[in-house]
Amino acid sequence: MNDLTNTISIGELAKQFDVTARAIRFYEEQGLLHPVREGTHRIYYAKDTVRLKLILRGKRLGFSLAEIKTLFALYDTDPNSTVQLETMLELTQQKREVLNQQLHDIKMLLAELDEVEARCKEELNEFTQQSGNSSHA
Amino acid sequence: MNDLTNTISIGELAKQFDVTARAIRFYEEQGLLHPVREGTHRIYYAKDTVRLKLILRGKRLGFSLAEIKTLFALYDTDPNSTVQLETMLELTQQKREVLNQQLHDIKMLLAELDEVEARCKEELNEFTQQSGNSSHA
DNA sequence: ATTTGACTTTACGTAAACGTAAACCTAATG
DNA sequence: CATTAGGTTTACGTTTACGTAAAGTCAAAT
Repeated sequence: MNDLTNTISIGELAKQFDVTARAIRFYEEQGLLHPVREGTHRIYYAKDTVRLKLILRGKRLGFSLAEIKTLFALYDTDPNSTVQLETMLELTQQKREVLNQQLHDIKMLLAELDEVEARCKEELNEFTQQSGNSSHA
Repeated sequence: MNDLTNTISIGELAKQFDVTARAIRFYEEQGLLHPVREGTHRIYYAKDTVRLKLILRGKRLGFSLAEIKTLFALYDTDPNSTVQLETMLELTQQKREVLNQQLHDIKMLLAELDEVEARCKEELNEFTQQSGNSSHA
């Protein structure tokens, strides 16, 4: 309707990120999104879509919505006191450790997948060499 | 008691990996572990601890226990039919994509943490340069 | 003999992250 | 004007991954 603005509705946002509108409302309920109201309807700006992108990224990494919220607090904090700043640095350090652990885990899993794949391909080679038998249960 | 064997009890296993015995029993209930029984008690061999390590690693990566179970199926499948092997290869490929997505996510997050940290340190420098004011809210 | 400690099963409780249904409003469209 | 498409709130349901009693078994130590 108001096509001159760069705002979108909840349905459009949902479609853009392949999540349900329910999920988006839930994120708002948990304090992760703060859309403006146009009458009764929610309208979303570019900054909101950035937020949603960050939420989904966090989720893919196994963070809870609560954790994601504290990560947002990191971003949003108006850095006025040195105490806050130092707290922030501690938090970033903690997150860094978690992420590095995940990096390690991923590398291990990828290595294991390599092994499985290699095993599979060997077996398949034996099959195709010995018999022209193609695959049917 | 039987200290000549390399088996351990559920309590020892729990302590080793810093999880509860309840969790371990639950993993068994879900078909992820298959300890031998000595009378009524569960006893765990080295292969079981390897399994548990894999379970926890999977969990850290945000996989559900059900997904971990199918990953185990990958390992355990007796590779007799080419169909099974090809299915396995497809699954490893899927997992690979997920893991690569996570790798990307982690790198993005780490980069964002870098920014936050840099911002913090700048602010802290301003404080310490301009005033001897140490930190109190 | 009894207490202690570690184990067992059964079963109900819980937090997180939504799904789903009900019942409503409201703007655009045939 | 009635319908359809999208939005709203409220509220209860669901799945996952365990937590937390309750009540019993069994071996070892006091």
